[in-house]
Amino acid sequence: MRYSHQREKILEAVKSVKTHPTADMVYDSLHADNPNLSLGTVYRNLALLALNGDITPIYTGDNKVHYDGDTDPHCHFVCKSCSKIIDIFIQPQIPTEILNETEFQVEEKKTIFYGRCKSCLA
Amino acid sequence: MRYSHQREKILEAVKSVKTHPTADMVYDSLHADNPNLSLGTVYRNLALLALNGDITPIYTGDNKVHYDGDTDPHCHFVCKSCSKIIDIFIQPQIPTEILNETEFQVEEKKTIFYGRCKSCLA
DNA sequence: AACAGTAACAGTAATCATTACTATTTAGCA
DNA sequence: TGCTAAATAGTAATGATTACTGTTACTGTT
Repeated sequence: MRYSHQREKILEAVKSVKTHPTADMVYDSLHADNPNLSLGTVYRNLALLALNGDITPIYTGDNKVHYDGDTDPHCHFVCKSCSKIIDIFIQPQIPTEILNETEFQVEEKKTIFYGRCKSCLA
Repeated sequence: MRYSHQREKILEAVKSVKTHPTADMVYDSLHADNPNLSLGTVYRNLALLALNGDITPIYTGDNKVHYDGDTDPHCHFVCKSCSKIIDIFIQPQIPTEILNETEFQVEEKKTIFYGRCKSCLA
């Protein structure tokens, strides 16, 4: 993978926030300083960076792919009211029943909790 | 929610299979016997049935919403090769650290394992 | 059993996220 | 400095889902 200025900026944009942005949000955050950045470039690079393990895609069900710059294994909480995504730093251990199962070879695990966040409950 | 023939058929179509179909797949499976069933009706009713707790949506990252007719709490395995979704009947217990956390009120949990299934490894 | 009111439907158009295409630019190496 | 392929910008196309509109059909009431 060859270096590109755009890719570096896109990676940094995801890594520097805790908001789990979508392609559109990354584009918006970079567009002011990089007026001729293309949305397609953002999509392509987010997919590449995810494939490369530099960022992690999150599928919450809101019909948009969010990305997490923190690649340490952890879970997420999604507020059903405000749609905020919050990191939950617990070790997502794969139960031994699954690992010993011969039906499949597990490589990855994604866990999402859904509910209401503190500010939405208040 | 008022009775409708279409909704009954749609619910049955999801409940009667273990394949976790999408709206499109449900539409295809019913269209032969119900030639004037509308795709919009399928989408609307799947969303309603999910809201009502009769079926469960699954977000695997393939950009389509799949539905599970089995509402018992369980996890899913997604094969990265053939995209098959397989039920994994383990109890998805919410760790006490999360439940005791005052930051959010957890109502639901979704866990997906990703990897390779037996037939794709062979 | 006919009536009224309204939820649900069929069919189609519109939306929105994402991907594909093409001509141009640029990283990186000889 | 020049070459080549990878990457980009800009735009068009795709595909899943939602919205709209006129019509149909549940269901409670006479």
